[in-house]
Amino acid sequence: MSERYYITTPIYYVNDMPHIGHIYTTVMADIFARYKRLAGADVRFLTGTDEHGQKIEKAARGQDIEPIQLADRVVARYHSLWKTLEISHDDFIRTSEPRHKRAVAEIIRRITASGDIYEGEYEGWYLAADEAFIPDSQVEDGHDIESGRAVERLSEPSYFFRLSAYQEPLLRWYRENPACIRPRTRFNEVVSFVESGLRDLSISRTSLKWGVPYPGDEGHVVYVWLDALTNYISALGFGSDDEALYEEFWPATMHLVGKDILRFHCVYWPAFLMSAGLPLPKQIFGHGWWLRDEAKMSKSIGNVVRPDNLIERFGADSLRYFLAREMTFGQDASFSDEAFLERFNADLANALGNTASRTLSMTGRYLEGKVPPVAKAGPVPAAAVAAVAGYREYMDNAEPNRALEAAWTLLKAIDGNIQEQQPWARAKEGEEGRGALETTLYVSLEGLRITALMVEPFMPMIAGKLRQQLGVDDMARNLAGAASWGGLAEGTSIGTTEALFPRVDIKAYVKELQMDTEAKDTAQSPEDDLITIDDFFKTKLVVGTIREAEQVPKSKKLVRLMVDLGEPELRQLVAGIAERYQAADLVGRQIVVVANLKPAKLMGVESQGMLLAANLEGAPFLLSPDEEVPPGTVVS
RNA sequence: CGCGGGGUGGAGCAGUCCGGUAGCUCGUUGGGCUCAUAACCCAAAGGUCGGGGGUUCAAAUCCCCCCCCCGCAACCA
Repeated sequence: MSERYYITTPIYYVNDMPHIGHIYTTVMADIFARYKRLAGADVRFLTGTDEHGQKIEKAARGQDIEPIQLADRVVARYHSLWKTLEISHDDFIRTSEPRHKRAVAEIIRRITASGDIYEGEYEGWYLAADEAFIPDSQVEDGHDIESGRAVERLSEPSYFFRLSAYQEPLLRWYRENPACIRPRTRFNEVVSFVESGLRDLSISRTSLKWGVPYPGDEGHVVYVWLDALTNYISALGFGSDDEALYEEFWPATMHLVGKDILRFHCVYWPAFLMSAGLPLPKQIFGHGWWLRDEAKMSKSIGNVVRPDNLIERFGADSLRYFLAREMTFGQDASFSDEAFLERFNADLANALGNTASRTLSMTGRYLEGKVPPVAKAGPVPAAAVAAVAGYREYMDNAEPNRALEAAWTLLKAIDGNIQEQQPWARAKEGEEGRGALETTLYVSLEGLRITALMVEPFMPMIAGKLRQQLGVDDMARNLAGAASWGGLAEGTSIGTTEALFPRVDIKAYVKELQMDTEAKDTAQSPEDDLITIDDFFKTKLVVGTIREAEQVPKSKKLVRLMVDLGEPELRQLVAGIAERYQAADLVGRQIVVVANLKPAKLMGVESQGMLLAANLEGAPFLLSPDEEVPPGTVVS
């Protein structure tokens, strides 16, 4: 019986349009799914959307539509994006579907039966934006310290899950299954979190309507995490009349998640499952994040390139390759266009594309486009065996970047062997060089066939093109059989040759981007951008003299200023200029102030206006009259 | 002590969990080749592995202390 492999992505919240983070998780899951299929496993790959909660309810109300309509809209975006990115999911679960609600009801029934649910009253600081109650220590002045957003004091009847009872069982599970959370650092994080103690978890809300009705108490709606996490089994038909898929695929082989939601998957989810008497997932993998280096991007290339541009210009496969190759799986990496273009040229155009191109072109020129007799000489066959072995080992161990490295060693071997054997010189020797010529080209072609197989999970479209060029389009694809040497049969006609990845002239490309940007800029500033003088006078500008200045405690660039605007009272301003100005040097200076600006709080300090400064790449240069004038003098 | 990531040849990174000749890509220099997408092959230069202390026969890797950088958030009013 073949190996069962069930891989999932998180379900994505429909409040958000898809971004690089969603793309990354889903592409990586797809790569593993495709790999496992190629390796002969019985694979199921699930992704989907999380559609409930207060945020959605609010957003929908704001747009004057039903929550489900909002969800439908975003779901459509996901479907088209996944199609573009060649995502091969077997199912797409939406938490608004009846099959999901049924499963949630069933898991709650089981958890209730095991005595882990009790009624209580929940009171706490609730952050609507995150749909979460946050600890008191996180709240200051009615705001969430971390995000600065307002929290509300909520108290409502709620059902509670006895999470505290699962501290020991969870710790035992971690101990006995050290591979259940990866990478290792994340495992340690989770363990120490659980060791520090677990509190019972509120799993229902009465304060919102858009959710799964709580079974047996329609006034409640199931709280987000119990609802969302259950998707992994509801998509398998858990709780329905037909649990065949559930029986076959649960427990999941791998939940792939971003490190930000690791805790929910490693603590809540296993605890829910334990309580419900269901098997636990085999592995939860918390991958890293893509960071963006804006400053760097804009310097050399201009920050116009986005994933969609890259897909449009270079194809989804190139992006998939980049995502898998550039990031050490599990760690963070930065996403930059330079890195993308470099990989595109070096790995794809030069290594993969050019090796295919030279091999196929010689086969066409010297051998009339026919595959020569099977040969197994020189370093290439051994390199292929080693590459495939390394590739499989790394893929099985969730190290896709290394798997690609391993695959690329085969290309290197093919190139080196061609250089060594000089088939073009053999061709000139006529019959005498024929044997060596054929051998070299055979091992190169066969090496490419094997490469195409390894590349397949990462770049399905390109792998298909390469197979077609090699004339093996119809050959069955599986790693075990097809990767063995000699699969490419003598006499096979190679297909049409065409560059797989046309090399990019980076300099020309940069120039093109800059022209695009300029074109956009000029197109955007016709007369309708002009304002009238009345518009201008809405802003009341006056000269002020700084009387006091001090750095706002704990802040990096904020200075608190007391400014004389010729009014009875001094005005308190907060300005982000501390990186260039010492507070003490500011006293006595004259500045230009926007006097009629709505006050705002910055790090808890009220600012009753705004000072003007020239902004040179973020560095402020204060504006002053060139001779002293009385405070309050109008600027016009 | 806000959360998180990091400091390894010119650039970007791997290696750190499980100590043992420091590896990859790009770039640079010299040479080679001409089938191929200015590609490919060979060779070379270039590293006190942020600093200090400790453990050890042996530390980039383990322990302690310190310094610095970046992302998010806070603070662009």
